[in-house]
Amino acid sequence: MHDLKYLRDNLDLVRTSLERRGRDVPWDTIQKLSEERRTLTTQVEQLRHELKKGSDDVAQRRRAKLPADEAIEAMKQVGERIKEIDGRLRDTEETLNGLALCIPNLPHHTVPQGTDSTQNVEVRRWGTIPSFSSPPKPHWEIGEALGILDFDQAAKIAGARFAVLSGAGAKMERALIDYMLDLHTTQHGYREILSPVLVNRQTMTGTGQLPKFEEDLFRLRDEDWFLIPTAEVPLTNLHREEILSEDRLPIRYTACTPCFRREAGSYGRDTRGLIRLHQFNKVELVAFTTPDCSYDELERLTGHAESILQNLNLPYRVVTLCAGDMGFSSAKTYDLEVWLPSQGQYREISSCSNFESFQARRANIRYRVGGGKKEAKPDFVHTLNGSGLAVGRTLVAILENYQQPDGSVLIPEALRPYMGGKERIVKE
RNA sequence: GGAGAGGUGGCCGAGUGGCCGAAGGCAACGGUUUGCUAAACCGUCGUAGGGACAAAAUCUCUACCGAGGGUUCAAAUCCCUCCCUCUCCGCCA
Repeated sequence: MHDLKYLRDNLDLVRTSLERRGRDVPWDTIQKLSEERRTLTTQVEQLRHELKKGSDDVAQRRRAKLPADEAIEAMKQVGERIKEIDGRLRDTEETLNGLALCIPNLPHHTVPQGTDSTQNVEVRRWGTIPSFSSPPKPHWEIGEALGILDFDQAAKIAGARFAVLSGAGAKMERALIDYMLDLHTTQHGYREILSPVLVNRQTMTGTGQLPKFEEDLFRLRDEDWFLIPTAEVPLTNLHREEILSEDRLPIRYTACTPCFRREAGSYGRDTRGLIRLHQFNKVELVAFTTPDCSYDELERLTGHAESILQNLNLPYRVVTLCAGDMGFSSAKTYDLEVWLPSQGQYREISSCSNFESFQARRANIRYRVGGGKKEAKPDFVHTLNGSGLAVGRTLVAILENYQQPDGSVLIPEALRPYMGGKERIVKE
């Protein structure tokens, strides 16, 4: 959500900024509606003023035992006019609001130009790509051979794009979750949260999933509840409609939740394995900061996500998404891409974004500038989030990068304490 | 699911049709007093959207008493719907 006043005053800048994202925005309609709203508002307020005065007059006359019929009659008519103009005002606002909610965030000036993922810019690489004597196997083959992954069973009980993990597979998923949460809470200063994974419409609007992307979400049939596509949604909305005191900032939360995605429009992509599922676990990092710190925080948060990959010794690279490839709400996004030997390429495992005040406006999350001083005015916080990490894809990366010629998989050292000291997964 | 009680400013809490953006208290902030701390006293003390002013200070208008409708010249107050919280009963992990 943008500040409509800001849009109006900086129309050219905004327009060129959004062109970088390749999105069409109905500027003329918006401009026309804003003007309409303004005139209608003024009119309604003037009439209300009149009504108020008139009503006071009636009250005074009553007290003085004077007749008031004339004033009452006049006010009746004012009331009618208010009703009529207010109705038009409401329609205007509703339309305008709907349009405004569908305008994406403006890309930060450091975001590279581009229309799709081929124009993302690599920032750095880390780790050594492992070499294999024979062609590395995809994780689903490894997992099925070890008896720890079963997609047939998943299809039977749920459908396509689900997975069943068992034995050491299930255990490793849980170990990864514990390991990630422990690291973020003890080393990186995040507070662990366990939240609902069903949320209401307002919450989904706060972070930007609604109204534009409803078809990506699972929704309950009998209640207006949605399954979260990421913990970003509940975590960011924890402070919806709040004014935080500045000394509480930055606030950092982490949570592991299941994430649910319709994956509409991704037919035929990543149909095998754990890469793209309707349900997966993800450890999420969310931060609330003052506007002047948010880009430092983005670097820090990205680093926190990277540290997991480093500790697990998984090779990865960091890319800056170009303007055309960024998510709707983001002002700047780094993707972390882990090396997948079977595909011979880097694949997204984390996405770290600064939303600046975009979500904060939608969700009305503010902070009090300058503590409790009289001149202190509330201002919107900046919100950020990043995966730290997508657990299923981490499991994929481990299976593939740590696979052995005999079909077993070594367990990364950092994870062994979480797996009862075990060093290797062998066929069960 | 059944029965009942509630939702008022940062918090507590008064207010059952007009003079209520809302008493009183607490907290917070500024000040006076004080050797220091405390106390006492005085003052300030919500958010948002318009307008006036070149702009700031300031002034002014409008909206907001859980949300949305309705009645009325006039609604925190009356009516309806919904949401949420609490208590009791039932059911349940």
